[in-house]
Order: sequence, then C-alpha cells, then structure tokens
Amino acid sequence: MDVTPILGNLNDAQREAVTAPSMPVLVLAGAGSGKTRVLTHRIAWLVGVEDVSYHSILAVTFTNKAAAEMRGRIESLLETPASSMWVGTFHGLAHRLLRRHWQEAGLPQSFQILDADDQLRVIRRLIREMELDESRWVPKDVRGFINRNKDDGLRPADLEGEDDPTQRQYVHLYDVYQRHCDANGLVDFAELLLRAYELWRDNEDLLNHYRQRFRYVLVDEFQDTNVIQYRWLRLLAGRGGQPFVVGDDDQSIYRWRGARIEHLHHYQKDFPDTKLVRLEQNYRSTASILGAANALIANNTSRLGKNLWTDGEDGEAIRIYAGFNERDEAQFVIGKIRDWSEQGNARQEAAILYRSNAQSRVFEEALINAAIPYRVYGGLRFFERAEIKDALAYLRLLVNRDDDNSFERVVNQPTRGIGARTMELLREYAQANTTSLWKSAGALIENGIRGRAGKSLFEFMRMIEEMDHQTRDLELFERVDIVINRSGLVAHYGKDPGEKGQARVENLEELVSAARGFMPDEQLELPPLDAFLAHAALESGDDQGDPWDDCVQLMTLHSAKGLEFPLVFLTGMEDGLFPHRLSTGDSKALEEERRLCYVGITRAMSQLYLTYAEQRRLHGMDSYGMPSRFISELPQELVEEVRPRVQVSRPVYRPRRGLPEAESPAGMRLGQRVRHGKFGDGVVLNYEGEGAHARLQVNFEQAGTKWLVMAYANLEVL
DNA sequence: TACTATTTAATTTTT
DNA sequence: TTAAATAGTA
Repeated sequence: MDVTPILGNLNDAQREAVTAPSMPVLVLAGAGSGKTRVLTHRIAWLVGVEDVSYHSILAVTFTNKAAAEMRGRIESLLETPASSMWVGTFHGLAHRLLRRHWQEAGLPQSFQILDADDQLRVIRRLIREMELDESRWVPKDVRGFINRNKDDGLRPADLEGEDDPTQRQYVHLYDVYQRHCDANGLVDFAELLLRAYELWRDNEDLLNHYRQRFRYVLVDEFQDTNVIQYRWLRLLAGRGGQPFVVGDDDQSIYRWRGARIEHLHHYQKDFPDTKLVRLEQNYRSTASILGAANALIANNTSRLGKNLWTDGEDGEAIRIYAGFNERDEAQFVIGKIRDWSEQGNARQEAAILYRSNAQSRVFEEALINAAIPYRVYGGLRFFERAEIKDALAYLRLLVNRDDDNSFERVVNQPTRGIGARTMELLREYAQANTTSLWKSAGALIENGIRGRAGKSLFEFMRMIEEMDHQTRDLELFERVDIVINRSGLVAHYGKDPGEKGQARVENLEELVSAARGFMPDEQLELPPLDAFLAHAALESGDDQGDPWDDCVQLMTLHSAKGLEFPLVFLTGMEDGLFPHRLSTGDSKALEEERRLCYVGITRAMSQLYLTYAEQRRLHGMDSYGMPSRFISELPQELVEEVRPRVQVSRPVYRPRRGLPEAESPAGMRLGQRVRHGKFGDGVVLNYEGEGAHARLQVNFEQAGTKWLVMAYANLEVL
C-alpha cells in the first residue's frame, strides 16, 4: 500500500502520533496544529497500513459536525466506505448502545429522548405538581443540579446524607424527576451517558463484548470530557487499554458544562506508559498572533505546557482600540471591515467575536446601517424552534398517546379552547389515578367535562387518532406534511404578522423536507418515525445556512472554537465583561476566561484587533469599565494602540483617572450585612456605579449570590 | 380564554 | 434595554 496519502504532508510530530505503535497515546494539539488531521490520518494508518478492520474502531467526538467530517475525511483518504466503523458523539454512541440493549439498560424499547427544553418542562411540571414555590425552587436551577450530578455520575442515592435542607430538597427533586422519567421512558442528555456507562459497568458480558470489538478507541477534544464520559472510556479500554486521545488543555472552555480539564492530567496516570506527543507547530496564524496567545496563556497555572510556533511571517501587530462607548467601538470595527472588503477581501473572512450574545446587538445595528451583510451564529437551532417542537410533539403523540409532555405542549396549540382550567382537571385526574393525560382526557370526556372544553378535547383526540390511522402506511415525509397541516400549525403560524409568520411556515415546510431527506441509522432498527424523533433530539440541526452569501461572521467566543478567520475582532475587552464579572471571583473560573481569550486570539490568521469601550450601556444604564486585564497580559512589543481621535494617549493597562473608583453607595460597604424582602439576609460582596444606579452583589444565605440594583432592591441595612 | 400591562432579572450551550 | 414570564383585565 502506498502510504504517501497518509503520511505525506505531515510534520514530524504529526507523523509520530499517526504512526505510534500500540500504546496509549495522548496528543496535545495546540490551536491550528492539525489536530483533526492527526486523528483522521491515524485511523487511515490503522486501517490502511496496520490492517485494522473498521469494525474494531470507535471514534468519539463532541459534535455531530465533527463526527460527520471525520468519517468523510477518512473515506476520502482511503477511498473505501467506512460504514462499519463507529464514529459519533458521546451522546449518539450512548444512544445507539441503549437502543440495542434497552432491556439490559432497564429502559422501555421505545424510550424517548428529552432535550434541554423538554427536560425543563418536565421539571417545571413536577415542581408545580408538588406545589412548591417556583421562585424558591427555580426549575432551571433544579435542572442544573440534576445535570451537574449526572455529569459527575451521581444518582440521588449517592447524594443522601445531606444535612443542608436546601440540598436535601434538591436531591429529593432529582429523585422525583428520575422516577418520573423512568416510569415514562424518558431519557435526558446526561442520562444517555450515565445509562450507557451503567450498562457496561453492570453487564460484564456486554462490556467484554465491546472490549473485544473496539480495540481501537480514539477521542477528539479530550479536554472537554466530563466525569462520566471519561469513566465510560476507561471502562471500555479496561486494564491495559490503549486509547488514542487528542486535546488541548489550553482550549478547555466548558468546565461549567461538566468538562474536566484534569482528565488530561489523569490520563497519563490511568494509562501508564502513555506516549505524549505535542503538536506545537501552528499553520494558521502569524508569529505576532501566536506570541500574544502564548504570552497570555502563560499566566495560567497547572498547564501541561506548550508553545505554539510558526515558520511563517511575523505579520502585523495586534491592534488595540479604545472606543468612547460601545457604538464607537462598533463603528470602528465596521470601518475596518469596510476597508478589508474594499481591498478585495471576502466579508466572510472577517469575524466579530464577543463574550456574550447580548453584545451582538450593537454590531448588528451598525452593520445594518452600513448595509453590510452579516450572519449571527448561535441562537435557536432548527429543531429547537417553537414551531418545530410543536410539530414534533404532534408526531410524538402519534407514536405514544401517553407522552404527557407532548400532550401538554400541543393540546391547545393552536388554541382550541382547552385552557388552564381544563388542564387543571386533567392533571388532577391523572395524578389521582396515576395515569396519563391522554387517558384522563378520555375518562373525563365520559363524565366530568362537558360543554365547549369537553367537545374541543374530544375533537383533539379524534384528530390525533385519525392522523395516526390514516397516515400509518405513508412515507415519513408525507406523515409529517399531513401532521403540520391537519394539526392547524401551518395556519396558526401563518397568521403571525410579517416575516415572522412566513419564516415559521417555511420552517415547518423545511421539516417535511428534512423528513424526506432523512436517512435513519440502520443500526438502530427503529421505525422511521421513532428514528426521526430521536434524530431531532440528538441533532439540534445546524444553524449555518446560506454559505453562498458573503457575510461578516458574528458569534460568541465559545462558538468560535474550532474555526479560523483571516480578520478577527475581539470586542468588549473590558474587565467585568471579559473576563465576565461572574468569573472574576475564583481563580479556576478566571483561568477558564483566559483560555477563552486564548481561543479567541488563536482564531485569527493574519489580523487581530482587540477593542473595548470606555463607557458602555449595559442593561439600560451606563457603566464604566477598565480595559480587560487580558490586554495587559500581552507583550507590549506585539501590541499597537489605535487612537484616531485627538486625545492624550495613555497606556491601556493603566487604570483610568477620575472614573468611579466607585464611591460606595449609600451606607453600603463590602461585607455589610443586608436584608432583602424576598431573598432574606446576605452580605455585600461587591458593587459598581453610584447613587440609585449602583448595583450591588449580595451573597444571600438562602438564595445565593445575586446582583441587585440599589434603587429597586429595597435593601435594609442590618 | 385571550390579550395587554407589569414585573423581573440579565455568561458561555458541543448533546 | 429588552425579552420573557407572570399578573391582571376584557
């Protein structure tokens, strides 16, 4: 076999990783160092040269996109279809296992996947049923608690023995939620992973089967694995296992989602005699940009250590611009983009990055004014849109009448006169008789609900039954088509005023197309509709369309990970915004912010601008910020200040004079004990601004830490 | 039951 | 500021 396509064009480090002998391998792959390349070429090497069967390979990624890309690249490298190779996301693979071994996993055959939104609805409903105060037990917080623990592999039973009553209640809610899910065959994202782990842990035969099969395990973005994912991998690898993992501790930005950077450190202990390969040659950015990135990240502790280099040009200095305010900042950025575009470059090569989504607005306004096309990434993805979720709920009801979530979602959507009162009756009945809403509705129509509501309910049920029976033998897309029309969703959303309604109808029609083009995963052996529903939950649908439009790219730093652009603007570089104020407290969080900044800087190929605003309107009030501490961590010689306005220049890292070194707001000192009407007693941790506009950060004994506006908070000084 | 006014709180989001 | 969630009214 000619190994040229597999090994040609690889540098020494890459080649060392790709051709490593059978042993655990940890590839520390810096930004832009050819990480994906190493992974795909490694698989090609195994199959093409070492004669490993695709069948024995398991490749794990974090996104569907990465998984699809990997399979595609390998197939084109080896020019053979790799259909027997398992490539997928952790969640996708876990899902596949659970479908295959649903009995061993203790699940009903037709279990449903709950996405984040569905999960929240379930939790909210349970909290209401338990008649708890929703402002005390915030559904989102409860969800966070549950998912955090599941990510760490903890079941309610593992959390017993809590003294703190608040914690005990959380554990109780987790327990109630889990029982509900188990009783109804519902599996949330975290549960997919945890169940798949337990499946192997508790079934030795099964585990051995998969250990036999997957002799070659490869993992991408290893720094993003959470506890349960890591345990799952370790279980599969077993003693003497030899996983090939690729990651970058400096690009770990999902700690708050359960990712544990420590796994990179544990790896070498858990798998003795690991071969460590560092990919440090960068093929993306100029030397100046890399110098800045290296210097910044050097401020973090406990790194595995890595220094990016390039044999390319130094390139231009990194430009810093201090805007008057956020509008001025946006104006500056847009001016530079216009220059860029006038020099004959594509707009899509320019990216405006920011810490939080809310910051996109001012750029959008300025871009609209300047008539420059742009695209904002993030936001709702296809399968998360309300109209799509409605349609999916109808489809779920066709599969399973007793799906209470879906029932609740669409019984009155579009409105058909089944209101809160009727639902109240249904829920009461369902709870009293431990049955589903659908069955309760049937029973209550017989006796209990009369009049308009009863009639509507009957009509609704008849419609579902009819849709099911009449479309049962049709193709999937035809069923979807009939459902979106007969349910009244198309007519309902079409009435929404303006383009919005138009867009929603188009989305519904797009769902029909998606169903038409849907290729079910054969290995799942599910009926088409069930497979489609699972697909919809696991693949939120990508949000990047119109690749032919030449648009400026706007996105958060998080969503920029993995991408690259010739021209990059890191905006809102102010302390409090970036690093975000909520992360400035503890050093772990701050280091993650720094990694985020590192990710941002390393997105840039040739030109990089950092901008900030001296005054920023945030949440409707003006605030003054200091330049981000990250700016001062960059080497002076690589940085150049842009100061077009006539103004006394001053080093950006020196604190500004005369700006509110914040006079403490009336009677409030750090450490001051205060009482709040709702949140109870707490201690002032921080403040900003002055007078009535001042904001205080208070750590409440019960409610935790909150930012409050002086004028509205009505705090009592204790 | 459906629409409108008021209140509330405000990172990041691979699945 | 503004979006979303809730409370209040027709």
